[in-house]
Amino acid sequence: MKLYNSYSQKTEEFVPLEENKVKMYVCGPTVYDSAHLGHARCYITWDVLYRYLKFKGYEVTYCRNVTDVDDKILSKSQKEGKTPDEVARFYYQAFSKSMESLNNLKPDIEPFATKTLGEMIAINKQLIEKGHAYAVDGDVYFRVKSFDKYGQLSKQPLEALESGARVEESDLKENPMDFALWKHDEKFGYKSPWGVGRPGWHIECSAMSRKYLGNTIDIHAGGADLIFPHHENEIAQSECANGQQFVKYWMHNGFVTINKEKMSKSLGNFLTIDKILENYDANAIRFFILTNHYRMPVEFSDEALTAATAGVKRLYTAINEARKTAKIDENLNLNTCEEYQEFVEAMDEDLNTSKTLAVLFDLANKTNKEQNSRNLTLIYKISEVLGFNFDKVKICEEELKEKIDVIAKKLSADFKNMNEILSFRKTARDEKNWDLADKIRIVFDEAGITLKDTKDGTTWEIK
RNA sequence: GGAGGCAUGGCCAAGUGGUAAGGCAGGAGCCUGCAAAGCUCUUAUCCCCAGUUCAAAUCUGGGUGCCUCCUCCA
Repeated sequence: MKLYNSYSQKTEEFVPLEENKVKMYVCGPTVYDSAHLGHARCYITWDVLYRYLKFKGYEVTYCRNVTDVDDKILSKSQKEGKTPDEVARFYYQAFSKSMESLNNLKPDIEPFATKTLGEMIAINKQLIEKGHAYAVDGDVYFRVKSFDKYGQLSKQPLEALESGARVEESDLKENPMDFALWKHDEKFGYKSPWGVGRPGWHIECSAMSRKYLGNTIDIHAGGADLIFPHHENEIAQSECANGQQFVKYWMHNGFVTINKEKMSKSLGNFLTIDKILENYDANAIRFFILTNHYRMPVEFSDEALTAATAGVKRLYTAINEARKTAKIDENLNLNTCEEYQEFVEAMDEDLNTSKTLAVLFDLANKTNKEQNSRNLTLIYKISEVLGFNFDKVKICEEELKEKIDVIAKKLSADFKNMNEILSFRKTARDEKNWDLADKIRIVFDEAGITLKDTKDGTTWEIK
């Protein structure tokens, strides 16, 4: 399997540190606001990687942190008159719910920054001892000049960074490029050898990664906007503290754009996941994300989501229809199937999900032509590895009852259930009363249910 | 100013040397009482210019346009 490594800027053969085991760390959210489509893209992408690695038989440990100590959480808490902890907890729950709605698997470990303070302090101490960091007036800064590999991930020449110097000016720093590992904060801080304070943003990932996965890990992933300074700084901290390589494969996903611009909080041009889920289903969002290669930008539009919805529906229909006559065969040897091989080949090429969708459509076509167990199993299993959820969406009883009531009312009749209406319509059709049959179908349509007349009778489905 | 990336049919998008996957939308046909779904068929020479090569969307050079990072950001 080949993966693109941002560090080397090359697509490399993936060889885990320990045979058959993968340690992956993904930069998680700062929980101060609702997650938006950009987050959806990021976490869907890495969810697919996680699923695929597991599917390939690796024993994967997926760690995704939660940043629950941060300036934005503090300002939000002050604005809302809540404690920072309340704010963090609220948005963490909202985030988890969004992830679940998107059908993202839960990471194996989801550590909180505030629960890893001891480890952060330990790293700071090590860095100070080794001369890579210094404490001033309750702050601790990383001495960038002490790490000669600094800038290698982001390919930023040091001089360029220095002259760019949009970094915060501070009299306390030896060099404007130095970044905070610990910040003095009497009000919201935690105890430390340097006084009461809060951790810098970057140190938490170094700490959590080391604590839960070890000094060197296989994969570290996140949005491309984290390359600098976040990941660059993580490398500096971790490698200086541990004296060994921090990450073997750095992976970064591209942005979601809207009107060709990056969707982001600061630009205010974002759509929250929950908002989008009001109009489109989770499979459609995933499909939309997976049509593009994960490193490319993906432009949001209603047209794109609508197209994705149509594509998903085609796959769903094929599976759903096939399930009526065929069964999923857990014992099918996937390796002997050429479609499966195509799928693996595509995924092995740095997660070419776009190609895997073509495999799915090919299978949908085959399944529609021949609804056998083999075709059904293949399309279902591959969909599952990509994280689609094509299990029959069960409409709840009450909802269906409501719809039936609406339909009955419109038809001025007293139908109790679906069968009564359908047999009523069947009678109309048998009598070739097409006007009535069509009218009933229109009423169903208005209620959000599609009626399909097939050779074997009429079927219905929620739109 | 420095660093990185992108440009493929109406829209989205694969494809890194041998003559363009797939989806959506559109068109034609089959099926159907009509629809829906499905099936079949159907629309490109790859931003521009120059070069390398028997052969380039794919390599090189030069343009043009767009995006991202260098500040919090997935």
